Amino acid sequence: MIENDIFKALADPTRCAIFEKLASGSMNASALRQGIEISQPAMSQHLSVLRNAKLVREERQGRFVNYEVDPDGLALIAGWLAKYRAYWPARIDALKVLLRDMDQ
Amino acid sequence: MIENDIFKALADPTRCAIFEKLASGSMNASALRQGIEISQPAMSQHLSVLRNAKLVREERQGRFVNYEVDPDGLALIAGWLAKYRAYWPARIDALKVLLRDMDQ
DNA sequence: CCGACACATAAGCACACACTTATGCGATTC
DNA sequence: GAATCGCATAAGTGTGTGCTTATGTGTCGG
Repeated sequence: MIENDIFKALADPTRCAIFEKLASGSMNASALRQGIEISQPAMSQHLSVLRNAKLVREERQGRFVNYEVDPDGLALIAGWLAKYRAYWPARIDALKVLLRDMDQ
Repeated sequence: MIENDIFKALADPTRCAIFEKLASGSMNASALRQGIEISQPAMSQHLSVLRNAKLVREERQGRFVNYEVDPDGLALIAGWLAKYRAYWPARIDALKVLLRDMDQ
């Protein structure tokens, strides 16, 4: 059950922060450590978890490993969310506005 | 950070199953146990976690407590997801269609 | 080649979490 | 009003998780 791996991956605040940082632009593991107080092995382990959850994917470049957001994970979350669209409230107007912005 | 509570709540497969079952119709805690192999205290604790995450809300009815999906939690997930719309793949068109349907 | 570098992996440890059994509490029934 | 029911809470226990230090692997520069 991959969706569970996704939620488990995002359940950790540090991993959430890593993902958010990565969403602002792909970068390598060392660059990701900037601004986040974390050791190199810890970062490597977190990235491994995010990778298994398909939230992040790697791209080897020499001795560097460039990480970027993997759309697959986001798509899985969207798919999960869509299952419960019957319960989406009017308050989701914010999301609708965002989607409208996206359209143009 | 409430979003973290949401992801943490959904990180557990049992809670995921409870939420899914609840999405098919609101019911009380005892009814929720049917089909899920779980003790009464465990169910109570899981519901507490889901409640704190705003994924579920309760409605006291005499000595029964009726549980139902809380749209707030879903809205928060949708809001989180919307932040990363730049990475949504074309595959998420389905989501946009759903939102458009919701409009009318 | 040989050192430095970027990153992954191994092993150990402290803590969080999901479960258990036992008990408490309010509402209902008789 | 005593027993029962629906549910919550307390306390204890085993397992998972995130961190650490130490080490391994592959790549680059001199």
